[in-house]
Amino acid sequence: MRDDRADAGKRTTIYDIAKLAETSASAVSSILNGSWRKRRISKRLADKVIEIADREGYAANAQASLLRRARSNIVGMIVPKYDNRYFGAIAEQFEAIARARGLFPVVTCTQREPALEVEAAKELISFQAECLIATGATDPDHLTSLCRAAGVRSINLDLPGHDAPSVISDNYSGARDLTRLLFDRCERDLGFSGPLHFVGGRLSDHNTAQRLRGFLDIHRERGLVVPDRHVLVPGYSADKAEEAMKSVLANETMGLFVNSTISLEGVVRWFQNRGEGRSLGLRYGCFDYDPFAALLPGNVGMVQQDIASMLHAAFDLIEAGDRPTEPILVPCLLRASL
Amino acid sequence: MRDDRADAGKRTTIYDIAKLAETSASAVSSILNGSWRKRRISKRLADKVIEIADREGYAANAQASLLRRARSNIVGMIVPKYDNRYFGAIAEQFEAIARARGLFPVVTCTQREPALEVEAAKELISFQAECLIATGATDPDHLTSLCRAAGVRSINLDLPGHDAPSVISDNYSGARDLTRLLFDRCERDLGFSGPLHFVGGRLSDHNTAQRLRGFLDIHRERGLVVPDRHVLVPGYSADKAEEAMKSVLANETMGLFVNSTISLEGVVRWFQNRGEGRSLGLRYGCFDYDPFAALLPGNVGMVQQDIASMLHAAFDLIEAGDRPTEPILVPCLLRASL
DNA sequence: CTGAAAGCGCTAACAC
DNA sequence: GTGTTAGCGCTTTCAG
Repeated sequence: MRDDRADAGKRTTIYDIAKLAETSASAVSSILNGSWRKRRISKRLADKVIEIADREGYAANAQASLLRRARSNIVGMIVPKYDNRYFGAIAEQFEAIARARGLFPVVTCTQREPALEVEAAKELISFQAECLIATGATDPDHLTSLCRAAGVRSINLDLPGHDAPSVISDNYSGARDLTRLLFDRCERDLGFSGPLHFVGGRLSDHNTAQRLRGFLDIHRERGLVVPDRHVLVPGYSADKAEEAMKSVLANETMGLFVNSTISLEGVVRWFQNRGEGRSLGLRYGCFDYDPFAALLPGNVGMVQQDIASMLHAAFDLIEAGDRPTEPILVPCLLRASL
Repeated sequence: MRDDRADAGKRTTIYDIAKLAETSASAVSSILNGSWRKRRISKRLADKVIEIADREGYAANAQASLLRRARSNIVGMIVPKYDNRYFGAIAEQFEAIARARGLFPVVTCTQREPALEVEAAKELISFQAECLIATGATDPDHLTSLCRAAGVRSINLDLPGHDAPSVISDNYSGARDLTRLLFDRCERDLGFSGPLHFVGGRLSDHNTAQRLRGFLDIHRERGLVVPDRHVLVPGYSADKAEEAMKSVLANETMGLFVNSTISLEGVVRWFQNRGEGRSLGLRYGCFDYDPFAALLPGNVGMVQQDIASMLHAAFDLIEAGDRPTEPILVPCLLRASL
């Protein structure tokens, strides 16, 4: 490594290396990018060039290479947050799977801000991403149309869209499972079998709608009517969920369906403030899995989404290159506490 | 948006737009990248070009632009994981701060695998990142030397290195605070004041060493000797921590210093298996903060690292462009449970 | 106010 | 086996 070059601005190029190795830039290029076998370049020259490149600390200019190449192999992903076990795991596994498939992952986080989502999508398109997977986007169809205009394939993950293939959890079945578990545990632990509460998300959101439908259907099957005041859908944020919970009667014995761990953070703050002993009259379950939240007192179980299967389905969709179809539903796993 | 163009391969270029607007490519370029004010291009032409670009769904080719430009404005970050509240928050805030400073963030996750770390660093260098922030890297100095050879600035965050500026938490003080809290709570709740246990991390790791030093110093100040078997440092992974805990005597009353939430996942699995009632003889605290873990029974408190301050310090270092100095220490916040 | 032209570093024909 | 050459799409003098 030539440390003296460090601040000199100009980086080593294939021309520099060609000069040092007394050969041509194209030979260096093909040797360094691995296409030299089919060019039948001598092993001797190849070794020499590689040795020099190494010594000079050469790093190919990806921008130049990508500009010339036909394919970029870049796959982009947009997530709303990283700081959450669900989306964190999505981003992490997305990168791993992309690399395993020989693709170059670029993921970016857009804080559920519509303007940032659009900006990020445009950036990814500018970077010649061949495909964009959007998770939990506020307006998936808008992103899809941006992508389409640029000839970039797009996939909706977790939240479905209309104009691009979607892969989502089976929210309805998962919600039914969780609701049933809540009923069982409320009866077993509290002798309580009244209608449950639902908190978190918003009705305009597809996932919330499906989960609420599952929640209500189980009530119906039991001949129970859910009062309006039991359904609190003020958005996902922890603050909004905490605020919404204040409408609940103090000391009320209850069973609570929490829609997402983000909302659960607010709920948990709420029942901490409610005071120690009182939380005994509360059982809750949550859609989304978090290993620590799973062990909190009063938690009857969590719905774990099958991230690996969803991502593999998404990548398969990319490779198939098909037109929009029915959303692919991936089953969830109910993880009941003891 | 011309949907028909979607699959046609070729994307719209400034030449296409120049033709449509009956002007030159250079005019289009400067209009579209905002440098047209100083070129004194007529507002009329500018509006026309922008309108056409919009209509055509034009997206500049970042590769071409970056290839020509002097600066890339790209800042890279390497994190070991996303699926963890600490690193998730780091990645999320890194992106936000970078954008706020007019930089383009690219973050990638390397699973604590040395080979992946090196590969990712090389990729980032190839992408012309102007600087690389490495968090929790297994071999920060190796990454620094790669960067230096390419004239890329590098910063170590969280884990210090020798050859590049570092920003780290004040692990020693944080560990002292947490150890003191553990002693207090063990006495208060369990009437226990014997030497505590330490679990998680490895001794070769700087942060673990500093935290253990704080832990031991507080013992020394109390005239207590920590038996070797109380210090379990098998690495950070949950599995290793869980395994290590098996060496602890069943039913032993104890106070436990857990080094990182990753290790805490293993610890928590261990005491779940230990059975309900028995966990009452256990108090623990953890270095790193997680909002759900903070509320787990037996948890006396968590050390929250000041991510925002660390990142701002790192960005300031980038802008200052200074040579390696003493690591910058950022204080942590002890969040005690009730 | 605007256009022509050179060239960023690399790749892929095509020549030899 | 190896070198020459022509761009990829954009930015930026420089000359009008």
